Amino acid sequence: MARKPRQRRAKATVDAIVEAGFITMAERGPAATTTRQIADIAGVGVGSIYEYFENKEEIFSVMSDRFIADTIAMIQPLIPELVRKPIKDAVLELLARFRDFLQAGDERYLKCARHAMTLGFEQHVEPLQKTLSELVTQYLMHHPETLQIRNIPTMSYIMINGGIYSVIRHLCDPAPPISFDELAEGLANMVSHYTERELALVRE
Amino acid sequence: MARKPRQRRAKATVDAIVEAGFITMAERGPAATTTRQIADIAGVGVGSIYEYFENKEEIFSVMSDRFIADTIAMIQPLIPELVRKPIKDAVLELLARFRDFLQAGDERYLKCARHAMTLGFEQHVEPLQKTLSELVTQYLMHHPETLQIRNIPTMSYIMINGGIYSVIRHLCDPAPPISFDELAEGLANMVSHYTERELALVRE
Amino acid sequence: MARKPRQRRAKATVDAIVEAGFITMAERGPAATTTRQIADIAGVGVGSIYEYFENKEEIFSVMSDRFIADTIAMIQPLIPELVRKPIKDAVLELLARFRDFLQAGDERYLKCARHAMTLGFEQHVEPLQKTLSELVTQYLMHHPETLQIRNIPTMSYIMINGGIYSVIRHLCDPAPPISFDELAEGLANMVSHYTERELALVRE
Amino acid sequence: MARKPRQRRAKATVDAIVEAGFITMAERGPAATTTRQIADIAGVGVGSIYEYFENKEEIFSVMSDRFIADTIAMIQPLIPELVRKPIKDAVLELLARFRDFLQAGDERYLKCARHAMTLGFEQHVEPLQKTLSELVTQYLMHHPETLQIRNIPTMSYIMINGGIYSVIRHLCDPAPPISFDELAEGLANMVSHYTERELALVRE
DNA sequence: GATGAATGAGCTTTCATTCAT
DNA sequence: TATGAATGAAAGCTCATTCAT
Repeated sequence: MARKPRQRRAKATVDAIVEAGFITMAERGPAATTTRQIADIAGVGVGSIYEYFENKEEIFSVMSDRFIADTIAMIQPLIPELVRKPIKDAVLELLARFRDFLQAGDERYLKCARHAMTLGFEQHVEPLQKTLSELVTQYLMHHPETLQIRNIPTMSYIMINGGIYSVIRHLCDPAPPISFDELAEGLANMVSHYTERELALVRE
Repeated sequence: MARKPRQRRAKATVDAIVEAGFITMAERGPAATTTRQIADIAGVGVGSIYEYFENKEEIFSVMSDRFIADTIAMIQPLIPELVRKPIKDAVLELLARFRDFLQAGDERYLKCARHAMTLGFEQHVEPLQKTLSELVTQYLMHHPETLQIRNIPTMSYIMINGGIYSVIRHLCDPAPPISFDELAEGLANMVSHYTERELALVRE
Repeated sequence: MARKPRQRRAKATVDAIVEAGFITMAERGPAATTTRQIADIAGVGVGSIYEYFENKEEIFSVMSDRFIADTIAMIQPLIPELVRKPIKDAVLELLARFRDFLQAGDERYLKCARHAMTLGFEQHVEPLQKTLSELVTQYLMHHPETLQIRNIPTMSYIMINGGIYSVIRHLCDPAPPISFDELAEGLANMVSHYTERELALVRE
Repeated sequence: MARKPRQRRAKATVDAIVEAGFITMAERGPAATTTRQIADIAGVGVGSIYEYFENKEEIFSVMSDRFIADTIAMIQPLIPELVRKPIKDAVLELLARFRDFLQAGDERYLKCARHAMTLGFEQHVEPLQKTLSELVTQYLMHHPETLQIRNIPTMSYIMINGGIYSVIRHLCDPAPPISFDELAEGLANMVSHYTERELALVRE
């Protein structure tokens, strides 16, 4: 039944619904994110949701897509700048942007990220992985000496997943044992120390 | 109306319910973990659940407690052995044990861990944090030179959270881009490289 | 989530639910007056109840309000006529009307009145008290000599409460020891005798 | 299954259960009067209830019987004294005793009386009616002139039912518009005025 | 006889989804 | 196309009653 919106008005309605999905999720949590709530906040009738979405699930699916797309849109333009920085600065910059991104709009995306795994979010994450791979690749190409580092895919995997989760975990923690700056500094050091040590080992 | 079990039979019922909670959670996910499902799998009537648990929430709470307790029971006896190993070996050993632990019993704990954040699991994690802190502390005391590393709390935070999540993420991924051994090796290298580099810096 | 009915159809549904509440209460008593029963008799889905009522309690509340409102609507127009009659005739007339009112529609209101106390019905009775007070007041003003009676508030209280209950008790009794006419005559005599005696005492 | 208790110990258990029924009903209301509550307060196991009572219903039935029996036991010994008093004093005395009776023991009986109709209490009330009839009869025989009053059964019916209900209603009302003494005085006056007026009429 | 663990029918309530308007 | 009233399956939970111990 769900039809792809072809008209401008329809597109606006879809946007309003997805937007409302984010707002409800952020403000009241996933339990209160009912179709009624979404429709109310979107300012449309419940029935209209089903004009554009097969079911509630699909709204979350589109939200996940949008989350990923927005994350990519946030990172993509930073790449040229990041790849020119020293590794530690690049990581610090990226983490700061990521934090701002998660906290923007009433922590909308942070709240969503918490429930990401439950919401089957992983199925949407691939494009982001690709963008981050591109970032790593470009970085390596701008810093040819780093190409000697062994196991780059593995280390990327660890950095990306460990880093993302540590940040989310930290931002969600009402009483974190360390500050965000310490966390960021730590992660940046981790990366740069590892890189330096690795290069030193290779050089020997 | 929840009362403490006084008879042997009662204790068995409580265990069956918690056990059924894990099974249901692992097999069908948290959405399908209804009181009815739990009762059916436990082989008891729905009413029996409420003889021993105030409400459904409390089942999850007890499950979380048990998960944490089991994790601690797994780690605690390893400590004497781990603290005597070189850092890299210690990390590798710990990760291997952690993987086995998560995958035991039809991946019960792995499946639960995926939904940990959704289930408000964080409120139960403190004892585990303490155990891991103890592990770190004892390790440091057995390797006095490592005490010179700066920002140990921060690095512990990163290692523990980033490490745990990377492993869970990896084990959940049906088609991971790297093998578990590569992941473990990478994490171990990350820790040991960081340590070495840090000590080198301090020595300078 | 209870919302005010905006469409004509909605108003009909609300009415059907309240109507079904009365029917169920009258036919099966308060214990069997479940949301399911009400929905079935109203010919609507259970869910519809909660479109218009916050909870089951509120149905009883609205039923009480309607009962009181209907009683008032029955009494109010009688007042001009009643106040012009001799006291005994006035009481007889009122009692006859009250009986007819209670027995109308399959004794709906009589059956409900039986359970009035259990249902916390007292909280809704004030408007009726006011109407009856008005009746008494107007009666007194049309018969100035009666103003000399002492303790009018007390006697009103006794007459109203004792009278209402005696009638309900009588109508509920499958084998009453006296006829309704005897009861009515007795109550009317009670009032008129008391009045006469009181006036006689005052005159002395 | 329910067997009549033959032994002293069994009789004590039955008593404890009925007693607990009154306590629970008075303290927590009929909704909280579950078999569990009753058993807990009685200090017996839930199972024991079913040794002596067919079902929950029967407990209420026995409670009603006991309520009536106690009421009779309260009234019966007063009869010789009451029948010797002037009518007004007799009524005042009876009402005072009735109030004390209802309010004794944490208002146990008053609370029960409120729910009497719901609990099908009427089926147990006959012995009390008989006692009250006896009181009336004896009173009439001690005051032969009153035998000339017409419609004595009707007036008894009104006095008894109207009186009982007015008192219960008044004692239940958290903010009654008149004091209990005013109510009692009013009822007593009602009776005596009526009697006097009736006798005057007959004499004419 | 006494117990209380176990039961499960049945309660109130929610909410994704449908469909007449 | 847009609406929101209506739906009913299914949730969490209660409690009178049973029965093995």
